[in-house]
Amino acid sequence: MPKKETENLANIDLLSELKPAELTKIEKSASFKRYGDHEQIIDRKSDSSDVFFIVEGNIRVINYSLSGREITLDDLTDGDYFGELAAIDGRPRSASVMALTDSLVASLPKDQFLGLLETHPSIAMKVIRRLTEIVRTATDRIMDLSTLAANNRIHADLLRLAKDHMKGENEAEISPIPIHSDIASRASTTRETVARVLSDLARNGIVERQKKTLLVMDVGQLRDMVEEVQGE
Amino acid sequence: MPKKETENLANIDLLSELKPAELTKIEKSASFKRYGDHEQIIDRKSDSSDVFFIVEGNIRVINYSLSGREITLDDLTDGDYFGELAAIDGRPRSASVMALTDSLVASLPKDQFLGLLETHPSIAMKVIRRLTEIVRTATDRIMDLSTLAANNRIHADLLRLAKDHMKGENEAEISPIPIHSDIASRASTTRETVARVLSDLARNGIVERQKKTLLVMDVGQLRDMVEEVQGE
DNA sequence: TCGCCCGAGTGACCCCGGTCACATGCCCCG
DNA sequence: CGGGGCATGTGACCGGGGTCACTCGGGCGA
Repeated sequence: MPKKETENLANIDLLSELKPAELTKIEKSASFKRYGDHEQIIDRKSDSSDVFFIVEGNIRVINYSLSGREITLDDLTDGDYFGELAAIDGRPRSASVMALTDSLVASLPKDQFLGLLETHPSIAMKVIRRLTEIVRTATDRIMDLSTLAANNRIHADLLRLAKDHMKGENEAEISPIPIHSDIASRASTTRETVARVLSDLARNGIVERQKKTLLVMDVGQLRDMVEEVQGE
Repeated sequence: MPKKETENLANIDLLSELKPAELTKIEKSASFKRYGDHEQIIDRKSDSSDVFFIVEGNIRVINYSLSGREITLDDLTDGDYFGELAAIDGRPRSASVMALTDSLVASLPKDQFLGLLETHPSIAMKVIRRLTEIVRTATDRIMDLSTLAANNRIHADLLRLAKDHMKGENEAEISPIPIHSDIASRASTTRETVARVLSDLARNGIVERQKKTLLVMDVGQLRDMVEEVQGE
């Protein structure tokens, strides 16, 4: 079976309502490329301006401080796209992007992308909604960073994870356990602090560490902890 | 001269390319309202969904932590608009908005706004560009909050102010001096810390306090201070 | 004009959490 | 099966900056 088989954009949400003929045209002007584990796809400040579609794989949007601290901005998967910002405003890349797993990614030149926006109002509207969502999560994050202490940010992050893995009324089963430095990178704190907070939570019976999964025994109390300390 | 005189949307950037007839139609479905000093225009979490156009005045987008801490997200003036997020995705308001000065504001019902986006691709494109800009400043802010210490965030904020008020190669004249608590609210720190940082800068001859203006004597060094401590 | 109140400046205190430094555990690969 | 390397757990240290508590100064309203 030729590799070509997978090189199509049928599963990209943004493009889902294109007619088959239009889609093939886009596929022809896109270039498909595989990226390996932790391979860089976009370098911040570079002046490329293509838009990327994730055909397959997991991708992370990150930024580094000068000190090397790594800040995770977003995680994306199959069907998502990224790189719109530079394509839209022509400025340098706002963040770096790297593959988390082996990934197949298609890049579309800026002009093709802008053309799509012009000719297909529904696509433009989808982009608007996507940007809106990004703005909302970004301002939430700004609020968290401005008003929550480091350990509460970890609580908040765990709470978010728990909500995506609910199991019953008040329990969640997070699996696989994300590695501490990943949590730290999302919550803008350190690996050590994450470990300490998790130990604390375990001591208080709020979470339970298992081999491969993290059991959250009392999601409600976790929620309380986030709001409580935010309040004082 | 009837008050009506000022009640038009001719100076709103977003609507600038509407034909006169279209514009009047929009004006008819909009409701104009004056807001006084510090009066609230949008309440966070409320479920209104109108879009607002600033005909005249200055507006601030803020959020409060439970503890009452005030976080400034953005400042807007004549010709700008706000409130798109809720109109676009139908979710509750993401932030509060208040008038900074006496302001005249027009509100347009969500459906009218969405209609404009559908029928006028160029307006949709403007919204896309505006959202893109918001995303960029938001991620910058996230980076600042994640990687800079409080006093460096103040340096960064001053630097931004200075850049808007350059006077010669390496000097800036910021006038009027913003009140300390405003700077604090933008940099997510406290009034006291702002005062201390300014005293420090004055002591080192980098800024000079005058009656109504703040002289930045050495913009270059200010820039260095932002990057330097970020690096270690 | 006088007083009041808001903004500014500063000292003292002290706690959170970043940093450094290890120890332990685990898995995979040679 | 043994060793290297990554992930984790935790103690000790200490410095930045938030908080509290004042004082001072200047502009505005009665």
